[in-house]
Amino acid sequence: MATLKEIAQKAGVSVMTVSNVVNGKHSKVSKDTFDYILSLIDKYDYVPNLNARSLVKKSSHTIVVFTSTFVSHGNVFKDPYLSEFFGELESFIRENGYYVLVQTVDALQSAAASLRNWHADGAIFMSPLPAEKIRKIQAQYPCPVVFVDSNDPEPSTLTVGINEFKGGYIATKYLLSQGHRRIGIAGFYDESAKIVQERYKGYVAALKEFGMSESDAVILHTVTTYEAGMKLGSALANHEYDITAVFATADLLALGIMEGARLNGCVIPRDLSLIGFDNLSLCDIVTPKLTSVSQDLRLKARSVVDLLFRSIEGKADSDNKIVCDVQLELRQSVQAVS
Amino acid sequence: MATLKEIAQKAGVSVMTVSNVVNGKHSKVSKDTFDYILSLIDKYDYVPNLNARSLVKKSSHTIVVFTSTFVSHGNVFKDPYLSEFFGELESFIRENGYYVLVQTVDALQSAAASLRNWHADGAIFMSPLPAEKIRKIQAQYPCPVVFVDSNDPEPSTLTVGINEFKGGYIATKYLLSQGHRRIGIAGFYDESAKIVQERYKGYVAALKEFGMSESDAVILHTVTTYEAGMKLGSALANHEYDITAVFATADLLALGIMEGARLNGCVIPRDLSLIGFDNLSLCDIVTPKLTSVSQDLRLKARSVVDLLFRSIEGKADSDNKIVCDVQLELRQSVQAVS
DNA sequence: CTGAAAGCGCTAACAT
DNA sequence: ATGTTAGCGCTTTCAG
Repeated sequence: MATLKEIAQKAGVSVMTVSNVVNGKHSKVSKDTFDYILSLIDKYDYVPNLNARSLVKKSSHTIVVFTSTFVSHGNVFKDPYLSEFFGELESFIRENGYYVLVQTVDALQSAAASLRNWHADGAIFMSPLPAEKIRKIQAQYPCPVVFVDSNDPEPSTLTVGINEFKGGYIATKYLLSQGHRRIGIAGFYDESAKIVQERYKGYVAALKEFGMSESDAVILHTVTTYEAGMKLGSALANHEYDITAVFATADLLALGIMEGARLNGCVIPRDLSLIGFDNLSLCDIVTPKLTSVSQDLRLKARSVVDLLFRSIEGKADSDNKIVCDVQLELRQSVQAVS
Repeated sequence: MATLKEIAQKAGVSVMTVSNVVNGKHSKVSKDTFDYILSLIDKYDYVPNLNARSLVKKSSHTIVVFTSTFVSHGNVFKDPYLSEFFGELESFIRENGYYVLVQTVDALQSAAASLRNWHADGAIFMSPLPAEKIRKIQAQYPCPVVFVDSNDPEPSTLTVGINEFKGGYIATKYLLSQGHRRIGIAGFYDESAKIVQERYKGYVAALKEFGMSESDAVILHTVTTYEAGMKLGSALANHEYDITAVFATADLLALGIMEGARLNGCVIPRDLSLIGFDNLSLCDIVTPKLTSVSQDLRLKARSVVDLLFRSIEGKADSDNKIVCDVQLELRQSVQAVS
């Protein structure tokens, strides 16, 4: 664990010269000494101490990625959507030469503290957060933070989301175009869940386009887990609702519905058509393959990281809110009815 | 961003007193001043600078978790096994009060450098590594490192793995007990892949127990992806191999085989029985549900983190190699034959 | 192009 | 129980 000072002594120069070499400041060091010192660095296997560097620079070249344990209790990385998204984030951040600190948090208090502890250069919140919590975090440590799938009207807040409305709209419209008229929307319907509300609005807009009204909406209120889906699926198979198709606001929920319905003698898509949301790789693996509203996670991650680094580098940017497009991935879980 | 010094000035005491309060050293500070300083810390919202602390302590309270981009090119976190495992690791590490730095690496060079850069207190390699690379890393930075699913005869190397032999054995034995006699083993068969070799040995051991010999082994050599599985599945459906059951060394591979076979008119498990490996949550979602050799990821992660921290805390420990148990999770993809 | 001095925020080791 | 001194490894600033 050689230090700058040690290398300087071996080379018979000052620490500053070595420092300049380490930082590639060719303009400040003659070519000869530069090369010589480089050879010593190699020989004595010098690696800079980032703690020392961060201390003086007041910045650690580190991005903290937070996921909340609120949403899915227990292991957040069991969720394939979050995992895959995180993987994309990690690789883009690394491409930018920054380190990634991961933290699943319960209290947001600890989130802000971590940022300050480490003098993080930026942060990403992977799970939705209400606007007031966003403010709190921003207030406690002023570094660029991107909030994913959150909704904050404040123009300075950096957010990346998807076109939720369109998601609900295209899914419903497709079902309608296949002849379905009694269509349920399944998901967690709660005033705090802006996301689902937008999808619902899209759903209603599509209904209206086909001459129906909001009173034709069938809301299947449920938490968005596989298990809850199974319950709902059996209820559907037992004709507790008068519908022929379901737009589920999460793939896992849709898959649960599929299984629950099937266990009760219902054949998908013959007896019930189904559309999911997220387009997980799972959709291709199950039988029948699940038609789903797809968000391009890679693109979304790219947008997040780009937005973050534009902000870190202080580039003037009016575009603080990014909305990613969605599209319908057609597979086998929807059947036309006459 | 108040500093120790600032708090000390406000309080009219020395920095050391404040430092002692921050570090909870009650024995060194009178109760009155302790409480008073605590109130100031709260009032001025002081948070310690971990870079400074790490610099002097030569340790950053940080564990680096590495995953190699070798195995699955692209996004490692698409792999549900690795993601879920990582999630468990993260939560256990955090419980121990340490920070988690994630890094997917291609060259191991950069891995060792990161550790030294940050004065990491420990590291975990989530993906298998050959013994010589393990040595190299250990040589470059002497902190406790746990290697998962790697095989290093060196007794001082910390490793956590599973009983691969038993995995192959119980899967095969179960198929045999269900009357199958012509059983294939599907996986990536390569001399560097010690893991699969062990599973193969277990497979052969089970065959022998039922009066067969190694010559009865049917090796279906393939990479372990869903797509490769599909190819293999269609080959099987077209009777290119004379077998009634397959033990696949990965769930995703098994699922691919399932789909490939099905597309070619083969009904699972009626025409072909299937056992996977890893027991991903997927196994419960697909139809038919996949029987699989289960490794308890939570237990495995717990073992890794315990081993790591025992080593960090310098507790004498002869038990540097941990082998986790596996068991067969019976579901619906195996049918008895007469 | 090269160097000397000062200090980032913290803690260990000694005073008092 | 509290304070003083010194220094972790690096960079910034200012002089040569």
